[in-house]
Amino acid sequence: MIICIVGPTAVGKTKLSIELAKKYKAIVVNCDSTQVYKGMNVGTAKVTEEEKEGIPHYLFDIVDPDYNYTVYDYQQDARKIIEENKGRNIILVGGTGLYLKAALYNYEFSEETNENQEYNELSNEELYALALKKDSNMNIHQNNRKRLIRFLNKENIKQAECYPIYDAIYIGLTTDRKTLYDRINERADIMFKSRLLEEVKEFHDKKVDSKAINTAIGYKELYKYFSHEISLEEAIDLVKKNSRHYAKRQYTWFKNQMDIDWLEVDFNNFDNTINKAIELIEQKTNENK
RNA sequence: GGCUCCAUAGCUCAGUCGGUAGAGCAGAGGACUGAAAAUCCUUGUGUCACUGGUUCAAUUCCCGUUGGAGCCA
Repeated sequence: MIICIVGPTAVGKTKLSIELAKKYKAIVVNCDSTQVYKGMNVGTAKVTEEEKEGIPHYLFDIVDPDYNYTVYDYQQDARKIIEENKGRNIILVGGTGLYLKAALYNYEFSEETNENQEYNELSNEELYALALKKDSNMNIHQNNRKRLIRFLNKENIKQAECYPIYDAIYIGLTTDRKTLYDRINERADIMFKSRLLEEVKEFHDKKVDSKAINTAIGYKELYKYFSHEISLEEAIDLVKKNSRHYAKRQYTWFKNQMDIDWLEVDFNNFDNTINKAIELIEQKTNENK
């Protein structure tokens, strides 16, 4: 049985994953694009050793922060673990929708060629025209250079219809927007009071400059602070704001890209949330019999 | 006490030589097949502080009131 726990950041996914893993004697597999990196702990709200309670965790801390891990790597790694643990209960937990879908749906990536062009000399309009020439059904927006360039560098693959290749139960944790945003802001404050500054400063001192550092919330903002581009207060506000925006995008993905059963989280009594999740799992497994 | 300036969207501010207004941010919605905590798209009606006056018409001009900032005593 595969159980996926998804939802926006700061909603309690990690906590639920541990409780369900205990109940179902399951292994936990990370599905968060930043938690694969070693040493990025406080800022990514990574599960701690104590919190793991001895439960086997996979795909956490598997690469250094200067390695460019991609969705392709994740698809390979996650599927390998799923295959190696057939017959066991597996809990996939994380907020990176694309990674989850790439692992469990029929997403196909071809081997990467190293001859990627950057098209720096082309304007957005010219890039767009070129992409349309390649495929008139292409529906990437003209301003989305990153996507257009990727599309142009990609070998022609006919996009197959999208469907899941593994049976899985998708549980989405949710709460009202106000509560979520309050939790996000509070959690950011807690991170800053904890070891976040030390953690990021260490990377900054070592001059680590990588995709992970430049995109992860908490790290990219503090890099600006350590380079004296913004004040600490501005960095804190930016971390909160970027986290809120991120949570919003996560909702958009999970609501529209996947078929999720949503559970309203009871923060005052988390046991209620655990029990509702168990109920849902029992109901789903009975349906499949 | 006298004088000057300010008061417009949740916030910071434009603007209307008088015909009831618009940017950025915040917020909301959306896209997503190799950077995904990324990248990109869509979305702006608000007693234009309050009272009165002039006017066909006032958020805009004038008197006063309130609140804020400053200058002179």
